[in-house]
Amino acid sequence: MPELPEVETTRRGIEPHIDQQHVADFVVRERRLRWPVPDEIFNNILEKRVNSVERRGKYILVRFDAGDLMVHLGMSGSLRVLPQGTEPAKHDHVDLVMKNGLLVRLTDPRRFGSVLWQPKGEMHKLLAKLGPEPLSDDFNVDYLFKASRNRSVAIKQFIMTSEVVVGVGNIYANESLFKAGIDPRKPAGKVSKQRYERLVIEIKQVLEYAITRGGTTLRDFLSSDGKPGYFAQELSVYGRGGEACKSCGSNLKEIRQGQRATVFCPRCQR
DNA sequence: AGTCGCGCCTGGCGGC
DNA sequence: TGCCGCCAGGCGCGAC
Repeated sequence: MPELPEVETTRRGIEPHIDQQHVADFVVRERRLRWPVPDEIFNNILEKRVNSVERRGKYILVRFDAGDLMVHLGMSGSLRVLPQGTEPAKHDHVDLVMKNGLLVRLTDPRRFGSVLWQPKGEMHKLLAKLGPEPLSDDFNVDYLFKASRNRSVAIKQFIMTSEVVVGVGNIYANESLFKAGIDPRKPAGKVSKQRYERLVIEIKQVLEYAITRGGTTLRDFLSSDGKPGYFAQELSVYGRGGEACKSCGSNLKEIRQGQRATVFCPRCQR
């Protein structure tokens, strides 16, 4: 499940292989992803140069003069850089073929991912309402505290809302709330400013750390399986329901919030 | 406006 | 060993 660190690791992995390179072909074997892959992409990128490879939230943006190719990895998507001519396997839905003999291949068994097009000068609907980048200065305690006032929704669901802040998925929401010592069920509007200060710091730290760990797989990005992995043994709570809290030894509690697993320490998180 | 629940999809797993 | 049913979850969307 790619979260922001995995997406950023992926972006860094493909960037050196396609930046400033020209597109030779765009192959869509399966257009039924989260949304149909739009036809307009082909004419807008064929023979054109990649100007930059950027990221907004969990979208990777491959930028051209005419607009941006938007790639979202959904739940099970991954991008790999492969030599041109590599036979596609099951679930290899889209190839961006470059003139340098390499291709970027989207593999996505569950097809929750998407490949979209944002024309130059237009903001795609799916990017229009996104909140600040968690690692930017725009994401700070004043912003988050203000945004949380009068909100009854649980703090965990609040920080997972993309209009509030992008890129905080289930794993890192669980982890950062544990590190900040906040009960994930607490209404967002009732969390003090002091606690938000701590939470902002922990969110940034946990994401930054995960990016540095993901970076260790970058060396082998070309023709490796390219999947930035989690270091499960480094997670404090996620996937550890019923096990002992690494801080106090209490039994970690597992509940469901909005159809997602929440794991927390009833003693450390108040 | 805010909140809630649905559904998209397939691999993997537990149970029998 | 095989089959069945369930679960995982990012996230937009419709309903209230």
